[in-house]
Amino acid sequence: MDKNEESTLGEITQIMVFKALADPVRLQIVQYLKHIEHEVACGEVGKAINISKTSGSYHFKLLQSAGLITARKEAREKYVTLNKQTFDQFVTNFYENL
Amino acid sequence: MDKNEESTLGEITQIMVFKALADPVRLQIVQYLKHIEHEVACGEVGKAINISKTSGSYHFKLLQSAGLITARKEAREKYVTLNKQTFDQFVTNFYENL
DNA sequence: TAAATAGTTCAAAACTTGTTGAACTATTTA
DNA sequence: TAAATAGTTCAACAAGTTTTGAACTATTTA
Repeated sequence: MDKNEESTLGEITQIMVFKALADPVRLQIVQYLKHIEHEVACGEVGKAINISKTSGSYHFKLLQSAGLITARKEAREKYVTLNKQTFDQFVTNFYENL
Repeated sequence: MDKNEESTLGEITQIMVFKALADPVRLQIVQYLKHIEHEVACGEVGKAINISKTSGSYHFKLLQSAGLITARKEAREKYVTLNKQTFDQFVTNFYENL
């Protein structure tokens, strides 16, 4: 496996990124992660924004496949952070790259 | 009515903007409008990207209510342009404003 | 070893979004 | 005035998304 892989294997498209951001729950997750600025367990985020673990699992998976977060599993917990690179490439520079 | 109104009355939210951009047809429209860089009639865009007029009407309306395009009706035709301000505010600066 | 905790998966249900054609309005051209 | 053109609206349908609870795996703690 390549040394330069991201934790998301599989292609990231512009549509996947905008779809991932086009939901209130996922926007709250992203906001929470930006303000906390270090790794957090999914469960902690879920509690903070008050969603069920099933729903959390669904939303984190979607954010991950859009490349917006990276995840690291340590024992029982899954720690997530924002992947700024994807925001830069697909959001911040969207208009100019159009 | 206010002099500073945009052709979109009604509030623009972050979610509306991302939803509007999370669709392949609308992304093509936006791309077309960016490259052409002057007003174009909806019908011309529709022909260029090969969609029915009903579908075009639906997508232009959605882009308009998200504030991503502004429209001017002249006689039979509706001329549209990108509204760069909305891109700046809700897309380009999304991450830093988070 | 049993119970608790973190997260995933699954199928069903509820909801939202996009496409279609037909009927419509308004404007232009023959 | 009739036909053509540009666009809108509507209802029906198809397709896609989100939420839910129950059952599951894996790890930790008592």
